[in-house]
Amino acid sequence: MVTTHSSTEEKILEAAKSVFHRKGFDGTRMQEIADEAGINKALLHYYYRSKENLFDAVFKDAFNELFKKIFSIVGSTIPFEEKIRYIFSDYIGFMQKNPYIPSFILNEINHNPARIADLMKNLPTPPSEILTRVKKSLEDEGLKDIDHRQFIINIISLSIFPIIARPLLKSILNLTEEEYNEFIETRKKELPDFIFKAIHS
Amino acid sequence: MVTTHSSTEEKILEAAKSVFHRKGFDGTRMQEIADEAGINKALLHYYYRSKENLFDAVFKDAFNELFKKIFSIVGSTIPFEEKIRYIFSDYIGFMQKNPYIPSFILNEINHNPARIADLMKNLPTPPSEILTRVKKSLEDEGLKDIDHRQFIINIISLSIFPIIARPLLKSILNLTEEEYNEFIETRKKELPDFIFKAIHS
DNA sequence: GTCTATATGGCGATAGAC
DNA sequence: GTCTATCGCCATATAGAC
Repeated sequence: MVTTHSSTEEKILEAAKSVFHRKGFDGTRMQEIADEAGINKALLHYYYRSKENLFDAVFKDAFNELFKKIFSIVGSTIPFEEKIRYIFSDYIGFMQKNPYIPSFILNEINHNPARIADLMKNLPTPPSEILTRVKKSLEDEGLKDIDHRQFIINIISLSIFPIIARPLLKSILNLTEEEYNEFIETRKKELPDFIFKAIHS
Repeated sequence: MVTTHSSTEEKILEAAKSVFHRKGFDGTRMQEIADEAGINKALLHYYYRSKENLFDAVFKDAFNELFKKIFSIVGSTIPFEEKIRYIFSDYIGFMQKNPYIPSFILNEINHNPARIADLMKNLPTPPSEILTRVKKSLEDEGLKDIDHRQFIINIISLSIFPIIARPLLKSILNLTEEEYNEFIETRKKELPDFIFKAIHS
């Protein structure tokens, strides 16, 4: 599936990801993508008809990546507590490797909310199924009084926010780049226990 | 302090806030600001020399608003538990009234992290003082093993994320506008207890 | 497929009348 | 202070040679 020889089309898509993720649709220049791909601006339009087309490819890819990850974890059959630990370590780990994707997605959706409907259709697992699965997990754990929706949003909030607010939080907490990385590593380990204590009466 | 007769300059600033908050620097057109202010494009340049100048005024104002709020709560002398409850209800309440500000701030900082240093200088209370104050509060509560930085980030994450990810979460949870508002109201009430249970062993 | 050159439109900014 | 008209630039997109 993975080819080392990257065709021109692949080079363009990789360059487009790099620039769009960091600068968003409005902040991106086709020239910058061409430069990063090491090709000419006109070639972008040869492979992808327009900037919007190229952006759509990048956006859908990022959205699917972000959700494939969380869906595959939630959908697995490992025990509840283990699953929670796995979500934090694995999901935060993914975002550490792709730090621009979360804010890129949120931003572009906020700038154009109508886009969501289309994205939701192409997901491998519909969100509604994830929701009912989490609801059932909580019930099986004897946590019937926990609202599964609030529970999910709490986990996602605690995971994503420190990634998307990194520069601001780094400055507020007065941490270096390495110290902030360590701060995130600590979260991965401690957040599961934080959650368990919060939901077990 | 508040004048009902709004001068042209005030009208421009209000219009600029409205557009910049929603569309960010790159997505904003001076023409749109002029239209929303009900004046001519040339007048924008008469009062504010450039788009960057106008943006700076809007950005600094939003940043200060967002932090004035949280600092005034943390700095008050009310009891610990009450303070936590107050933060969630008041801070989330502020963001409900100004839903675009959080993502606007985060976004623009991510697009230009160098901007932070300048902003930090003009804050009424330096973040370091807030940090030590929270640290002391936790110690006074007999919660010495809680890292005050993780504690703060948890509270901020749980508050802000559902605001900035509103359109996405609304879609995932399959909620109407009103239902999502109710969802946020529920958070305001339940998050304090969630936190208390999590930190009290 | 890949390039250079150019068309086309839009945007920030200014000039100058009133 | 406020307007109309316009300049100058830059970005997307296309034409056309190789």
